[in-house]
Amino acid sequence: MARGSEGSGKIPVDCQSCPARVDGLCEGPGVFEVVAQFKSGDRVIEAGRDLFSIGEPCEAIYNVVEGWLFLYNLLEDGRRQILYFALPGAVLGFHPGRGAIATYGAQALTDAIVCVVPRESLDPLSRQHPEVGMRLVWLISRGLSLAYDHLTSIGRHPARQRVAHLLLELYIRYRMQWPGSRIEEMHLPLTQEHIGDATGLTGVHVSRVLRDLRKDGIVDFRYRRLRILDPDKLIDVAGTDPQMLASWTRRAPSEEPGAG
Amino acid sequence: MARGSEGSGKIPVDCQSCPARVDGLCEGPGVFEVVAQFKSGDRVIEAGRDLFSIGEPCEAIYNVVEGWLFLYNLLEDGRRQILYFALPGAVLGFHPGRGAIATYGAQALTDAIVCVVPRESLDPLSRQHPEVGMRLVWLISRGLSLAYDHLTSIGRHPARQRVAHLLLELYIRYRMQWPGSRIEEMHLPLTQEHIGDATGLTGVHVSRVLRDLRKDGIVDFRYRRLRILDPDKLIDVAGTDPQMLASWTRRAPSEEPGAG
DNA sequence: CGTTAAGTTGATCCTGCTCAAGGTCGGTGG
DNA sequence: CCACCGACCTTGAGCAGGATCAACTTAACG
Repeated sequence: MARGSEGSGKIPVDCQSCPARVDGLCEGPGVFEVVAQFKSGDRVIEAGRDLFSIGEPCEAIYNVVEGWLFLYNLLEDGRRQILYFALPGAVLGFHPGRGAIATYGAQALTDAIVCVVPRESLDPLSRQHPEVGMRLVWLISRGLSLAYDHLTSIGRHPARQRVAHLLLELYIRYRMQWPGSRIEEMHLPLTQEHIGDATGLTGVHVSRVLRDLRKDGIVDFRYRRLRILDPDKLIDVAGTDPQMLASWTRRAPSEEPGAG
Repeated sequence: MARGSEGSGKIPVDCQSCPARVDGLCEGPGVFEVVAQFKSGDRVIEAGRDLFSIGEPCEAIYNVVEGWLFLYNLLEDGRRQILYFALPGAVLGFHPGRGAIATYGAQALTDAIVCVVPRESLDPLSRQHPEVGMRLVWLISRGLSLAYDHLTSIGRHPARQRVAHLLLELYIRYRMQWPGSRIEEMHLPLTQEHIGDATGLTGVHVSRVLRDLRKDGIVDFRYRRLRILDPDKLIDVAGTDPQMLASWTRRAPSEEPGAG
């Protein structure tokens, strides 16, 4: 609640108007003004639509301003693997290679707004403002750490732990956007199918796992609302290394002049 | 064979001396000279040793010059998840956050040499040579794509497909280092345990899968040698999207002056 | 030739998948 | 206000892909 990020709420229509947001490409001291010169505009995507699809050439990178999106892969048989849930501040669309083709898609979970920076602008942008280049490096490598973390979860943990891990991560990443808030309840715009696709499980099994987690008084996810009933138990079940947990909440280093 | 990358071979002791290598941070037109000014030296790691370990503060990034390494996570119970196999040209150690702690480790599979660039050098380096910053962005986002690909493999594919996928990927990434070569046999310095840890399987099950793949005339991995018996069938079994396959072999865009 | 790390094979078990039949909620039109 | 519909969730029964445990073989190395 608190900040009008619920699906229906009135969404601000430019990067600038999110004072509480600390993270992302457009944020930080002086960076917004810089990126504003190079972005080609903002784009609104309605819930359920693709920002970009698998197989498309990717001509821009995107900075999420408002709303939730997810990156996904499709299998031949139609099944899906969700790779990443993007919250405001995330940078998407950096596919390796000039004139490259997207090997994964990005779909909006809620109505969303992204700031669009054309690929051609990246070279001049980074040339004129090297600190933005390093910020990009930082953001992408945070995404990489997160991906490695999921890899470990999916590769080696049983279902209960995977689901707990995902919910904990999303809760923390969400809460981190609004520093100081301590709410233990949030709007989480996912179906159980999404959770299954992200954790490598079926929706049916996710249903059973969520029932058990609720019964055990750990988390209650229903009607797109996530309620953390027992944070300590949740951290315990998720089996999350506290170090990793800390790294989720770590901010981009604000750039100092000279070498800090 | 061909190029002395076998475990024992005489390994060149500086970035410079790998003429055939096209990829990586130190390579490319003019980039080597630039990075040379900022690197603190080269480091030799013997097979089985960690380049960096989980929990260590990370004070440098590394560019693999020679040898194989892998990134890994450890679980409480001692099990392991392998996150990435690093070949020459890979950039490792970019953990998000200033003064950050490594959330995963890096271990050498063979004797290896890495080029060390201290973290403090990164800001001045990217400031004076923005094209290096963008090259870093490119390298890391390629790692991210690869991680997403593994996520899909582990999350949604059965054992046979996962193993085939990994072997195919390593074969292609290896061969891509030596453009023009068409060998269908390579030294692959892994145990079946490594393969299991990378694919989220047990070593025992990997043994069975490899037996079947051999029986079916697809690949033969034994005694740390990988022989591709039927490339087409392998691609088929791996279920690899040809697009993704192409992106493994895509090179870093060489930087043009101005906006290309 | 003894020792050790790595791979093989079989028997058994269990986690999570599949298939299928309801149930709940929210929206829409009569 | 109610009937209907579609998306989502729930629950059960049966199945299967891989895990586990354990014994044994093979290769590599001194």
